[in-house]
Amino acid sequence: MDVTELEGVILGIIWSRQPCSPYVVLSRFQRSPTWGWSSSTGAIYPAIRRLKTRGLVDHRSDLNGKRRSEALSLSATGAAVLRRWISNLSEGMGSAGIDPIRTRVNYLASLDFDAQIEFLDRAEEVTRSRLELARKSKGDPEAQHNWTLQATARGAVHQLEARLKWLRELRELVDRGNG
Amino acid sequence: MDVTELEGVILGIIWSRQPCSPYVVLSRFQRSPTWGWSSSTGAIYPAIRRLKTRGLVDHRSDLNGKRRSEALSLSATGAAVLRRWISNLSEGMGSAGIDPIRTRVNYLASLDFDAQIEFLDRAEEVTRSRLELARKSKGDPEAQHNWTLQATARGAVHQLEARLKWLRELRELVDRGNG
DNA sequence: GGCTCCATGTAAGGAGTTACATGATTCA
DNA sequence: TGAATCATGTAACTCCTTACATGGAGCC
Repeated sequence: MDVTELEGVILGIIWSRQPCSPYVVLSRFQRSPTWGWSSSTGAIYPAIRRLKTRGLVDHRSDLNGKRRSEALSLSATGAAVLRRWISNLSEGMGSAGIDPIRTRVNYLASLDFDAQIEFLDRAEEVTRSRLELARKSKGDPEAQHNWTLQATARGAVHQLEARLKWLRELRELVDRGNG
Repeated sequence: MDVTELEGVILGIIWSRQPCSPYVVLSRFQRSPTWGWSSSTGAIYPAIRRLKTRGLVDHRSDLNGKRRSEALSLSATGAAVLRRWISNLSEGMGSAGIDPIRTRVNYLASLDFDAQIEFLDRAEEVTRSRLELARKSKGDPEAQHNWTLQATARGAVHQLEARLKWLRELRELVDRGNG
């Protein structure tokens, strides 16, 4: 019983908020401060359906007034699969993840000097702006065990600070090399 | 004329190694030290075909002996699209990227104390191991403008060092909280 | 009454994964 | 001679993206 990264995260979200609706899961993705997660209904709802079909997620319908809603929770199997998904770290996951800015720096030399400087300025600006947001993040106040979400937010802050430091070094290098 | 992240990277690789074969592009992905890039022939070859169809990549067949091979290079349009792909940084790219370890830490509290410690140990171990590799990385010796590839490798080192620092803080937090 | 958010989806098309397929070259 | 690497793909399947569709609830 293996799950994809997306399914693993969905199990995690349900675990931290259960009982909760599919919409709550969707919102967590849409408000995620991390770049790269799919946040489309066309990805989340089918994934939840798969997890229900496989018996990892229990659901009962929950009517508040006329508005239909569904209450999701982890089954015992689902909780076990979540724990295994977390614990099974592969070697490759030790690597640095995809960073769209770092990716672009690979080919920065294809730009002329002015465009290189412009790129680095913009990269610093968007990173600083997201860093401020990340520093204010309190995780998900409605989640149980919020300390892990806060710890994760601090991890993002560390990553963004590292990127900022690196961008400044790079800026100096480019200035010296071409200026 | 927009390209996906994968197509953008392919344009970049071709730019840095042109003229080069599709196999060289494929190899760059397979040897990428970054977690999350697709490295399958079923992704790369069709992507290259799309770029050829759109006129971003020129190709001429190149026979060394009996082995057929194709020599790819960027067209003028392709080079312009590469530059635009690099320069068009969206706001969201300022955010921290997906990190499978950080993702899992979100739900670390679903493990019991021993498993949490085990997770953190393993996370440190795989990160340290990849950090050593990243420190040795010299980019792609056969590429033109290798300084950007080296700069990128330093960026990965920064990111991994930040993760290691964060994991150690987290380890202390878990030890104090539960121990 | 209209706007925004809550809440749940589906459909078409595009992209990626896994596995399979083929054949040449090089080195032990 | 066999294994590894070079070199190029295809096919079936799954998954994701984009766009569309539908309604209730609360508020100004």
